[in-house]
Amino acid sequence: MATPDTRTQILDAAEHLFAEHGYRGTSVRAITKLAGANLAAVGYHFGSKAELMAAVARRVIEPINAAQCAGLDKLLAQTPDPPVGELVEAFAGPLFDEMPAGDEGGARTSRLIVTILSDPAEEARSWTGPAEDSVRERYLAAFARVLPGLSPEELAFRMRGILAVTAVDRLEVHQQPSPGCVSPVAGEAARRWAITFLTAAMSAPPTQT
Amino acid sequence: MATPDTRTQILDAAEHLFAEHGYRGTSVRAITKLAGANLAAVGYHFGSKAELMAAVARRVIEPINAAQCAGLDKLLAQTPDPPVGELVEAFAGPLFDEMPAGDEGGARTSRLIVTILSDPAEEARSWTGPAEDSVRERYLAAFARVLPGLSPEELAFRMRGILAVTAVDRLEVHQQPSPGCVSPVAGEAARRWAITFLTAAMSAPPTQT
DNA sequence: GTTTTACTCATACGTTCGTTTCATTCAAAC
DNA sequence: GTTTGAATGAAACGAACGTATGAGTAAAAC
Repeated sequence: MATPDTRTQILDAAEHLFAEHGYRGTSVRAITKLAGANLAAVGYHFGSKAELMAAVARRVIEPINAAQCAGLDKLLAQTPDPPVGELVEAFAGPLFDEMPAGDEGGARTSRLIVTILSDPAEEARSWTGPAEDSVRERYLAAFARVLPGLSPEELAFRMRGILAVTAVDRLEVHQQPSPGCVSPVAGEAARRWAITFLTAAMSAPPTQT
Repeated sequence: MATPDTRTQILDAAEHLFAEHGYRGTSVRAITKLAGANLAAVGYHFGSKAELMAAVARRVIEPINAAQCAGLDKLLAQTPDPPVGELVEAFAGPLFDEMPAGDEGGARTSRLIVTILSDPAEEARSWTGPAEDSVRERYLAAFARVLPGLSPEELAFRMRGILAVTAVDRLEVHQQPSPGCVSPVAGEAARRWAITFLTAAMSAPPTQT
């Protein structure tokens, strides 16, 4: 294969390291070393470490957002009230896919997403654009329609719960393996378990007030 | 009130800052400044920043672990097969409590726990002891008993899902408020929503293989 | 009164960080 | 062949970090 250009190699290396060690735990020097590039290349191609992080996030999130959007379009083209399970799958499914399947760590993408979403560093939260908000609002409206009786606040809580559960792999990865603890599992099984888990959770009747 | 000793003030300040900015995002200087203590006091009282983090984690986790353990004891004293919802409440409930109710940020404790569990820094994961493992294994066995037909792997996945959902607040706190997004809610409502959400999720039939 | 102990303080050390600078390379444009 | 502009390279900058040091303080022990 033709060796990709420096910019792409830096993006790849940064994606890998950010997913594993977070924003603050990854130094520009480590990124450029892994990428086989010079230290100054980050400044030249991206401007700063924070802008590099934003570029990494965009590259990962954009296809996922597109898949979520397309999945919702497809569902709504059939019926205005799709089953909850299909809404969950259209929303959460793309968060598990998008992994090249030959990847060394597996589940690198979902790990990176949750790293980004939960990273305590402010720089990791400055990349979201109107596209992300738009998709979330469309799903919010769809869920509100098929889950009547649920208050907007509780629905918002459950939507955040979906994101949190996709973070499950990450919680485990960062824990040292302990006796009696089953090791995390490859992406496909986790994806289907998550959809089972989340479909039941989303379908729960509203909490009594 | 009598001003607490330096050691306690450092613990309080560190708990606050670690919960908000993570391990790497919090400097020893910021901790001692907020605590009104000298920079060297951390080294004197705790040895190092990593040991301070461990002390903070232990102080937060220990009462939670005790509550989880007591809750399970109480349930199992009545019947060997408690309802799933009560198991969920006994396990997840203490993760939401333990907040002094006059706290400025609310939900500081659960945020700290998830910060610790998901912090990419290695130093944040070196404090767990046999007590934590023991409680988790006991709940694992109880859930396995009342959820027959669930493979150990999927059960482990769902247990991790419980932890992840208690992290829900944290995901939101780190996002800038956006239009159409409902703001996070005080601890009590979130706790009850989480139990509704998780009880339904845990009760889901096993994923088809 | 002296010594001991526990603690706090200002300060400095060595390292690592993100970023910048400037010289150099090299293929395309002229 | 010369010029141009994008890209890369080696080196250094100032700042912030965790940690260590040694003097200073005050109350308890003797």
